[in-house]
Amino acid sequence: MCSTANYVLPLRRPCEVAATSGKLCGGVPMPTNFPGVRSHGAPQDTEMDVAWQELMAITELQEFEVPTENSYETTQYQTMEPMASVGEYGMAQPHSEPPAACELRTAEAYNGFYSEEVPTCHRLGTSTETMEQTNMSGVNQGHRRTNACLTQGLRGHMQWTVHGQNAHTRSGDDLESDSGLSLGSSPPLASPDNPVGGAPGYQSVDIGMAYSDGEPDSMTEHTRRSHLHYSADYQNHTHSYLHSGAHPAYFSAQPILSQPQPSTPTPRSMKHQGSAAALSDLYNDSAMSSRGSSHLNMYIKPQGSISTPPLSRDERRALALKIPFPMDKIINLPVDDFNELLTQYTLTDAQLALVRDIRRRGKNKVAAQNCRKRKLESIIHLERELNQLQAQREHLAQERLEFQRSLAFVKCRLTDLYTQVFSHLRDEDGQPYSTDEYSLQQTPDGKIYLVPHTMQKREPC
DNA sequence: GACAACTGTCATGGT
DNA sequence: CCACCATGACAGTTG
Repeated sequence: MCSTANYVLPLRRPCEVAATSGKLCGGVPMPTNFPGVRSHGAPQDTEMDVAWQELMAITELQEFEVPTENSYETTQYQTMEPMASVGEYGMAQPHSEPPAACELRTAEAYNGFYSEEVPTCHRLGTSTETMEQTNMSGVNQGHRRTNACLTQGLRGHMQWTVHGQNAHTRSGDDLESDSGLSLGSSPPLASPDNPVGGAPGYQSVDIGMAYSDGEPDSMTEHTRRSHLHYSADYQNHTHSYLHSGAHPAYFSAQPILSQPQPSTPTPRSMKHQGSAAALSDLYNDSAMSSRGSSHLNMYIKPQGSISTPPLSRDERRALALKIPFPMDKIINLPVDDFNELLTQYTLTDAQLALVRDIRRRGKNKVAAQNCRKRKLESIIHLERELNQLQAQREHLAQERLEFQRSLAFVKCRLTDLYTQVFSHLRDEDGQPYSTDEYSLQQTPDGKIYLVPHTMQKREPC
């Protein structure tokens, strides 16, 4: 018996369609682009020029062997040909052929400036300090961060130290175990067996030990003395200009003795304490610890106030090969300017190779620093994202629980209503329908039918 | 002395 | 092809 047509109930309601209200958990964008930190942009030319001028100034001083404050008068720097005037360790530029452009440029750079900071620093050092300094050379491993100004002063007096007592200090490279040689890309460089004498105007100076990391034991006393003489004096005169490149903050760092410049400390630099740390933070990202060398060129003031970063390996190599322009120019100049710079000097193959290696390494160093910063930022970002997603998951789980409770309640209510509706239905004889034989079903148009189980068909709601 | 963090360098691949 | 950049891997330094 089929009576469904007769029992259309007045109950009509639209079929509810669950609204798919979109994503529960939208895709979280992964960090794809972090702004590269290009903190190593080309420093101001003035800084480089200051560095250069400082170098030249000290060179002048050395020529007269009597460092005085007056030695820093600018008039000294207006007489040009810096490369040619450095006496026994003159740089690569031959005396006779400085390019006119270079002359002009350098002369301009020399005009009218020499910071008073330098003489101030020079005054810092006394012969007593220098003596103590020298004696501390073996102790300073416990004081790896030294002071810029102090070192400058000390380097100013290294001259005295070396000349006066043939100092027993050794270049850091002597002690360096890491060869530091550029693998493959550079031709053989200076060594006791292979002196790089190609640079015109050079006195024969044993620079091999300073660069080639040769065996110190093979050093004769003569070469050792020469080396000491060279390494002390030459470093004394050139350290500043070299550092002007490797550490763009170097010159701005000098005044920091009274006015520390803020910098973004790395986690490591944040561990530093005291004034030395504050100063060393200025160098936190670059060349602070040159691989295998950072403790070797250390100069400690007895009272241990301030420190300077040691020469990096490339700086020492540049010193050894007498590269006649600052590190920052080597590294940061655009290609065209860089190549133009190279054409202004007559460089040996070894010098050219070193300069290109320095440029490559310098750029790669900055790139590595940026890469690591990005990596750290990425990690921080991902951790933050992870925390957010975990919070979101907890929230969604809570929401799901509430929905499940709500659904159970609705189901229960629906069952009650179903039973209630069903109980009101009567057949032709006025008898209630058995729930075992019939069930209520709703059609898509909203009509509700009483369907016997025997002919039930599934109607999608 | 072991260890972790940091750093410079090299090799490699991509632009 | 060259210069440059990004990055993994390695090794040295440092605390």
